[in-house]
Amino acid sequence: MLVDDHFVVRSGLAASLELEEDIEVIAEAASGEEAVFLFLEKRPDVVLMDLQLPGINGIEATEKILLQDRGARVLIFSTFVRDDEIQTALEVGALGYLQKSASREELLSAIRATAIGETVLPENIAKRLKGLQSGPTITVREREVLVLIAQGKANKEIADVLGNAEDTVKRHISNIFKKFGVNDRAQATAEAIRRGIVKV
Amino acid sequence: MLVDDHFVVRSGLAASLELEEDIEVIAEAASGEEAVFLFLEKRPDVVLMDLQLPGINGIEATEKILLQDRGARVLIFSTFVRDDEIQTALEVGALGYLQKSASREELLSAIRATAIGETVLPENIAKRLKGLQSGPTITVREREVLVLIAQGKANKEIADVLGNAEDTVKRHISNIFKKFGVNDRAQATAEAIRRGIVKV
DNA sequence: GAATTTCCTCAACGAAAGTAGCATTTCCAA
DNA sequence: TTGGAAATGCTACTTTCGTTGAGGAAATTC
Repeated sequence: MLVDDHFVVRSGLAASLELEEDIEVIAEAASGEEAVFLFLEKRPDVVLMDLQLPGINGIEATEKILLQDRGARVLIFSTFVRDDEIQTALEVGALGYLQKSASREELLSAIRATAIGETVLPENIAKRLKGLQSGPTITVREREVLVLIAQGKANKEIADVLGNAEDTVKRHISNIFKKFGVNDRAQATAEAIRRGIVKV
Repeated sequence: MLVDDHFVVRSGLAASLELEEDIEVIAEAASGEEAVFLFLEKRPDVVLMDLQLPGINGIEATEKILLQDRGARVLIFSTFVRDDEIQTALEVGALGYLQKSASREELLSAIRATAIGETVLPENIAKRLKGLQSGPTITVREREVLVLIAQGKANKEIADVLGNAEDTVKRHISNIFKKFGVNDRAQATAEAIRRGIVKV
């Protein structure tokens, strides 16, 4: 879902994104209020949110959306990069922050990353936050394994999907368990849903 | 959490419920608005909701609460028993409906049932709805097993908690899998969360 | 540029998980 | 009273999990 008050920006983005096989624009909002409403209506996988909006701004809209759905994945798409703005965006629960000067490729990869629950941030900010991380981080591979686990896939099946040996998958799973502090795949599934890594 | 606009009713109920070991009243609201606010604040396991309230009524309050948390467990506690009222209450997502003329024991068991996600309804209504059930129903025992599975308990542990043989637990689990149409405990956990049987 | 850390990879082994057949008991509804 | 659903438990068996030791590639740090 695109949120931007400028029609040209929205339609340009939409056209550009629709070229991608794996991306579909299912809603466009021109204001914060409309964004919240349309989010509840359409439940998009990713919200690309501008910050300068008429009425309630992008931060407030993000906050409202997150209140409705803790698992919502909002990528802030802002003109300027201001540290305090990023700070606030992350505090209210946005997953990532991208400036509008980003290249098409950067935008695409940011959207794809956000879709699977990864955080996307400018280099300098990401580095600064790295030290403050609370607890161990789940790697990309582990994330992939997790969603397959929640789908009831067996280790062998997961291995086939990922093109690995079954034992490799087991290793990933063991690591996930340690990071989550859980005993088995059932509990890991619950935890993954809790953390928003797997959508309900 | 208790929601009722009459102070005497609230304090009477609270005192009565506090006598129970396993029940604690952590919030009381005198209006629908207050109910929604306090729910978000305290996240009670069960909301005991009167329907006649100043401002927004109990149905609307229930609806708003459910919008914020799909897993919220609301037990309507109404003076009258009107079919259309029950209908509406269930439509907005209330788990159960109990009339105020219910005995203390009925109230207690209704609260405990609601707490584990079971529906509580007047006999005649329950019967009428039974035919409309979509798909197989999870039994009480299976529900208990499910929450333990989601907590990462092994079959042996679950057996100990329930006071059964491990094989019995396995039997229950196999039945759950069939009813859910899933392969393993991880997928069953995801499904249980989806259905609101297990809280996130 | 050496040392360290992170991520991914794989194999072997013991412990659970999951299935199936069979049987008993209780309770509720037709 | 009879049929059915729910819960219980046993035996027996196959499959899958999950742990652990070990190694390699790449990025970071010092």
